[in-house]
Amino acid sequence: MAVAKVDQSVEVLKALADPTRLQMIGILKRSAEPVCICDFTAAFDLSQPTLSHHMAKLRDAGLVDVSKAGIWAYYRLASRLDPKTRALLDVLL
Amino acid sequence: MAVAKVDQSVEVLKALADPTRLQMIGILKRSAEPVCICDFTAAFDLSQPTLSHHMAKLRDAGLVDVSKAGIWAYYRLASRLDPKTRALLDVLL
DNA sequence: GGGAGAGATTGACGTCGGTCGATGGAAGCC
DNA sequence: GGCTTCCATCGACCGACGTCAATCTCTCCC
Repeated sequence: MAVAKVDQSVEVLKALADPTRLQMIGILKRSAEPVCICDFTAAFDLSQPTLSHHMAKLRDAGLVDVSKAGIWAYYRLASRLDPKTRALLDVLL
Repeated sequence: MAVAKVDQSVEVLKALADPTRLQMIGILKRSAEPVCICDFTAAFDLSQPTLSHHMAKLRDAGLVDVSKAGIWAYYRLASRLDPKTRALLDVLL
């Protein structure tokens, strides 16, 4: 396998290899509606900066899309997911 | 999803979220024959203790089996893999 | 027994990652 | 303008991780 492929997979795997982030992705995958950060602060016993940090990691890995509406930031599973990544999420969640 | 399920998935994901380990698993998955550590030291530009350390991580995650024959330690993909984990590897590699 | 080779373990070092408090912006409301 | 709310960013702390050199264990062979 090419090194570039490995690095790309590793980036996604690292993004998912955290309990908080894996559950976040699970919530987003099951939710038909976009979810705002405030919903996560209610669901997890973590500070708002920490959750924002985790969401940024998921965003950097290309796993989630964000849309801002007024005060709120709505997150949802990325619409243009690599087929491999989508298959990965289907297996995991 | 139950927390235990999440933790179990995270353990496997963390084991795979490293370029060296992901390539190691790839080699083992493609190889019909068991592979000894000495083969990996030839394939990777890393020290023997480092590769042994990575293999231990894969072993702790239940991804590989080891059988010792004389001086050599032969590794192969675990025979009793959780279906979910096997599906994960099929997607990744 | 003694030497040699394969692999695991230990100890150390530098870096990365998760967490928090504090701060900084942007949008809405009075 | 001034205040409040939601979210992102910054700075710092601390534990976890990847790596190596050195050492240890075990096996084989002379």
